[in-house]
Amino acid sequence: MDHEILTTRDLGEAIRRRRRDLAWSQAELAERAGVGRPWISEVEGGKRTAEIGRVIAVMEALGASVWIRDRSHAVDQIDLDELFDHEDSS
Amino acid sequence: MDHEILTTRDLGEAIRRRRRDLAWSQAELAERAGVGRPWISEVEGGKRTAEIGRVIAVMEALGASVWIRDRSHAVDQIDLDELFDHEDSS
DNA sequence: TCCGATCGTCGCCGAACGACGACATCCACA
DNA sequence: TGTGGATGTCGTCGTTCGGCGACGATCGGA
Repeated sequence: MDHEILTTRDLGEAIRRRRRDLAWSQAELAERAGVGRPWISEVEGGKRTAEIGRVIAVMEALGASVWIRDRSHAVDQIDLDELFDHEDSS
Repeated sequence: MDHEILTTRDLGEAIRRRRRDLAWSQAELAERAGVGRPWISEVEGGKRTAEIGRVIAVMEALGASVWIRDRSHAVDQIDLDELFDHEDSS
């Protein structure tokens, strides 16, 4: 399944979900990813200052991966003027 | 387009590619994302200790988003014992 | 050829990271 | 009801982040 990450809270939830799917404890994930157990707890809670390298290591340990996707895939194939004309909400 | 991120170097390349597509300087991206300009330079170079919150802010500024995707969807349908028996490296 | 923008990198600094060990709480299960 | 695992959180400690200002190298256009 795919999960979009817009906040670190989303990231934490995705990690926790995946970890629970694998029926791993935080301690088990921490050991496999080479990080501290309390750190896993904080990241699952949405810690914003967690280092990206460790986060990627955790995803690797979980058998998941990170993807970067452009928002607005076909932006150059559609009529931008029309888009902006009809734009009406945040 | 989608880009898989397996290392921080992949992440840096994705950010740089996206930034250049938008024809932005590092300084412009830094200001939009609320981070320091040298920091952008380091992240594009693959800095592993960059804070995840700032990275997400940069993706947001670039109009891209981060996705988490399971690798091996059918992990519970294969023989885990065989997997571990043949485990031998790193 | 020269000037300006861009970029990689440095030193300084206050602030905060993350490992570790520990503690209290919560929950499933005997 | 009690016991052990799992989890959230704390304090300490050594390390390092990231902002800021600045410098030199590189590249493109006047």
